Amino acid sequence: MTVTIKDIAKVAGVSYSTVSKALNDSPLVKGETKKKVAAIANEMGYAPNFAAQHLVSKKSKIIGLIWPTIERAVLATLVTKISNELNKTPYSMILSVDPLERSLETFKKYKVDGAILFEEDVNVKISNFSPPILVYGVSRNNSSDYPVIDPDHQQAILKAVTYLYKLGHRKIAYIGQIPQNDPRQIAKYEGFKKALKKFGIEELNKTSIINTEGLDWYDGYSAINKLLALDEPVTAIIGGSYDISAGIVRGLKDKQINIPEDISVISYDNIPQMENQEVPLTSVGVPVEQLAIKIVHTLIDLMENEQPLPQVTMMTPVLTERISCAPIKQYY
Amino acid sequence: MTVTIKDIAKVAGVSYSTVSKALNDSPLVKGETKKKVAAIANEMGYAPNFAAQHLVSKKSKIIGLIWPTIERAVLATLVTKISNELNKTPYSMILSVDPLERSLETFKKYKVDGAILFEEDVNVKISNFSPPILVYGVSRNNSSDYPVIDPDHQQAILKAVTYLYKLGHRKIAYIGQIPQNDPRQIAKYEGFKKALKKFGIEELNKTSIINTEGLDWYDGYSAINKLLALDEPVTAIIGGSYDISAGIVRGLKDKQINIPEDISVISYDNIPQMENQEVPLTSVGVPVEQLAIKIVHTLIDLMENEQPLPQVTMMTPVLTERISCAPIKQYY
DNA sequence: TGATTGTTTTACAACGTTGTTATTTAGAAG
DNA sequence: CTTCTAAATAACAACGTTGTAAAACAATCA
Repeated sequence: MTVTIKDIAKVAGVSYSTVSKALNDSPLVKGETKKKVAAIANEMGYAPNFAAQHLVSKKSKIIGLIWPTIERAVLATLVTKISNELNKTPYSMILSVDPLERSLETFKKYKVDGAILFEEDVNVKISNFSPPILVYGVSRNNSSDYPVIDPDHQQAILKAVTYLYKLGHRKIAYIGQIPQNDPRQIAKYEGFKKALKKFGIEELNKTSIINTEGLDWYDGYSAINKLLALDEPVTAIIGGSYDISAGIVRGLKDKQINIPEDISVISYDNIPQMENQEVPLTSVGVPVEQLAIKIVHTLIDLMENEQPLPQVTMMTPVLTERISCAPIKQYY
Repeated sequence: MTVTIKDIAKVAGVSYSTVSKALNDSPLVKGETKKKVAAIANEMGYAPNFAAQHLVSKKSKIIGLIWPTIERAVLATLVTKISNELNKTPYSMILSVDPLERSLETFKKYKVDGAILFEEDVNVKISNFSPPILVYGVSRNNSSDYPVIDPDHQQAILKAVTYLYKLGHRKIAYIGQIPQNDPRQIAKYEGFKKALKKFGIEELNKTSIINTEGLDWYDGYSAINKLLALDEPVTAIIGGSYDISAGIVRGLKDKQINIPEDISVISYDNIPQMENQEVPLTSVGVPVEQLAIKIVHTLIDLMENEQPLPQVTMMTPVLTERISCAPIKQYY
């Protein structure tokens, strides 16, 4: 037997509509009454009935999340954090693992108030779905048909290169996947090239960009062989993703190359798991917690205040120092 | 403006309560009327209002899933499949990534009708939570305080060994994690030892059990070195998990050992991704789809028909042949 | 024909909440 | 003391659905 506002009303000796207003902090009830009602509600363990609220308010307080088919540690972590963040709000989340169109069908059935979409291609066309949609991905030319949260891959890589440069590194490799159609990977790759140009160390690094052709652990691992086969040895490596960097660490270890004494390593993706690598990895990227908070609150904003224009939000990546980078020796 | 049963009633020229009954296939309305109403509802794009249904029925039609903190491919896939399966039912799912107690708090707030718990330790104590809970894990002595779905790890490994034995293999290695406190891993390990005993090949294999101490790709990869260092060469390997087996495949490849010509490999975990390995892996285990179906429908059963006793359901693992195993040469 | 029964339909309360309108109360002004 | 006003509270419809009780209709029987 769950307690309702009517139960509270009886105990408090007021009408149930007063209880409703009191609990919603309405200016129509006396402060004193509010306090009394709140106390009683708390004591009785009152929890509002979402169904009733939904019925009258026309708001479901549910948001839909379209989960990408490929499971990667980073995205799983992001989903986790988003879920955590949502728990602090009145909203809850339903997950859909179906393709976009089917997902939206499901969301319509459940009358979600909004949706989050993890999508590489920001320029998807969505028809016949009215609640606000927030996409997490790369914005093209800082514009998009939908509001976008963009973790600014380019700037992240730039920060990594800057950091290494300041430590004295001039020969820096980039190990990552460089496919034709994944704007995220392309952004990182472009970021790397731009950074080299900025610091004027472009020429030295012509060959030390290694396309792993995959995003898995082993892709990073085997890239080390290719790297060592190059004529120009390198003093630092930027790994394009968590998994790739994990492979890099293993690969270097197997070759008896020490991190950071012999070579510095820095990884894209700023997730807590970086700490748990055999060598805790210095990494760049927007911390997932921050990303999750931004995503959740931007969507809530969108749902509650009818924003006029689709907005692109660039997030600022941060560099988290751990112990996988060291200054170049001859500089000291 | 969404359509309600009242809208349908007007068009159909009947009362809205008749519409409600017709749509619920009640015996109280004429077949003819049912058809007419159904047709109109369909045409008007009617979708029931869950909030209203929940309010009157006291059922939320939501189930809670407690997501384990560690993200592994297999569990992610299982969650995915469960979500898919749930989509075919009137139920939807909310995810919680919090620890057990907090998860249950959340679930109470949302008035879930039931919960699924991925848990190593089946003998958790849960207080103050009334909806049925289904746990996915290893049953101890075929009994538990809660209904359990158990994928029968032991039998799975037995099937793997039997299969290899019939192909003529006598020297079989097991590469897996063997921790003190994870019943799942222990069950597989025990299964392997029992199988050897059954086939009388126990003695030969004393040394060819390799504890990877981890469940990651690299753990399987590096286990290959240890395996090759053994005096007794082996003709077949059983990998204890998807990730470990993926590492095994890479490890063998790096040593120029061909699968299945030089060595046969079979993996625990029956997920579709096995197909996408460099060598599509023959694998044993309850197929995730089946697992998902069983989990979902057992829980629904539990929720809808108040089962009397907590029941342990052992699932039968199947062996899916792909191309990573071959008969021993000298037998042919 | 009217009573009796069974079938089909309708009316309506209920679920727990919010928002609007009506009522009560208290204090100020005349 | 009324009368008026503002503040506080109460009453009640509404949200969309289900289930129960009541009504309408049709067919059967005496």
